[in-house]
Amino acid sequence: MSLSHRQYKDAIYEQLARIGKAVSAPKRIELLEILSQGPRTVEALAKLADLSVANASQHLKALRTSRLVDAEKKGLFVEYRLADDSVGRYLLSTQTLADSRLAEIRQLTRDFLEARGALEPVNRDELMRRVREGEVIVLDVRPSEEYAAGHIPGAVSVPISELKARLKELPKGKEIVAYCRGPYCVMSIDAVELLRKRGYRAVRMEQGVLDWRARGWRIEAGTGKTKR
Amino acid sequence: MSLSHRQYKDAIYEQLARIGKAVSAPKRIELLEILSQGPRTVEALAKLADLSVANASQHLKALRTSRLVDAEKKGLFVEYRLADDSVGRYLLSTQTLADSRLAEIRQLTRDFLEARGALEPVNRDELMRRVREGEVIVLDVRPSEEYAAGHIPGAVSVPISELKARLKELPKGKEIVAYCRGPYCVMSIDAVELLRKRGYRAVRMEQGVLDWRARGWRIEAGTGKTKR
DNA sequence: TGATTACTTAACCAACTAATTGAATAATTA
DNA sequence: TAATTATTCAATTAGTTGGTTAAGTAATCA
Repeated sequence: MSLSHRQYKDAIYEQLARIGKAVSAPKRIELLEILSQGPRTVEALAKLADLSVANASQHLKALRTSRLVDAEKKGLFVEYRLADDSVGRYLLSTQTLADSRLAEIRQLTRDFLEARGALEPVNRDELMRRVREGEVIVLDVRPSEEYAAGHIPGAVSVPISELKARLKELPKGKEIVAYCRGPYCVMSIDAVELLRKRGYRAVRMEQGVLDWRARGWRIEAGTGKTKR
Repeated sequence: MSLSHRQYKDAIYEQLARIGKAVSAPKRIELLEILSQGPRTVEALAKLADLSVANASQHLKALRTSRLVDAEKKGLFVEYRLADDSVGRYLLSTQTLADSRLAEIRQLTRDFLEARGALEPVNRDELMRRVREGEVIVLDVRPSEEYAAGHIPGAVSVPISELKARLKELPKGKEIVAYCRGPYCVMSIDAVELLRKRGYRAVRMEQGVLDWRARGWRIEAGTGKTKR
């Protein structure tokens, strides 16, 4: 039995819509973005995305059936991860489209940044160049698991929750560039706010490892400390 | 009143999900793909996507509120078009992701091509290079409106519906490369089938203008015939 | 002016979805 | 072996969606 043109088209578009359905729920996008920073267990994901465990599990199941994530049982835990790099690139292209088409998203970001006096024009490419050239101290303020799963080469890991206590580790003279998960992640905003209050010269880089990797630049993994 | 972190995140992801919701219905993806070939009226879209006019209008309204398409009243007609190039690039990235993650979509295509004996390994990049260099006759078999809205430079427009009657316009010696809307479009498959049966050397190029433009290559517009 | 054409809207229904609650399963530890 | 922990599953509920039919609007034409 061979398919008619219409049946073939319908079948193709139904498959394409599986991707759309997967990213049609806000919480599923949030889960994907967290996973784009590295693998996580269900419990961790539920906590980070502010979901009940059962609910998170169901969303993850949906993401699994649309093949955007993989799950691997590790003892008592189940570790979820993005299925492959193409998923990260897709997330990035969704963000790009949303940024270019939805005035609301730009407005939200502007309002949020303004409310904490963090609005400043930064030349993204120039900032990224300086980060690549090692001209600044690069501060990764994400949770340490995410740092370990992959970070910008040369970056120092100081999770936002520990920043206050570990301030003295940072030299005061040099400029500090803080980054976290990406443009909509607020940890680096908080970090820069704190650093400036304490007299440091600090700016935020809104790109994260997802963007870094998409540009084909090298990502470093591991804690830096020798393991085992 | 300033937003809490959680409220800000929820608001951001809700906005991102608007894009996902827009492309979570197969018919809306089909409409977007048709529009990626050029502007169309509601009636034309309904017909091409096999929808009732009322239903098409409702899907288009959804696409309008998620800002992926624009509508412009032209006398008695309403002309819809993709809001901007970023929408086309997003469609392409969805296809790429679906192709890489969903075995079903690859299987569907393989089955469909196999059923009409059209399976053949073609080196895409090499084929595109030959098309760019003008080493082959390039045949655009889409409806003439789509050709006029934008086509591969040097391509000849012979809509699939007219191909049989206009075969004699094509020289028999040279190799013919037929293309249409993109990888899931079947018009070029039919064209190649017909051409071969009549003794032409013909192959299909699965990329369309969307892909061409995304690579930064030039697109030509107009009918070629002098208007007015 | 009234008819025609192209499109939108309203009302409706069946099907589906997200989130909650509580029970079930499966691996590990005591 | 029993208890604990991490996750999944099943059942329920409120809310949403896609599609149909029929009525409404707006521009054009006779």
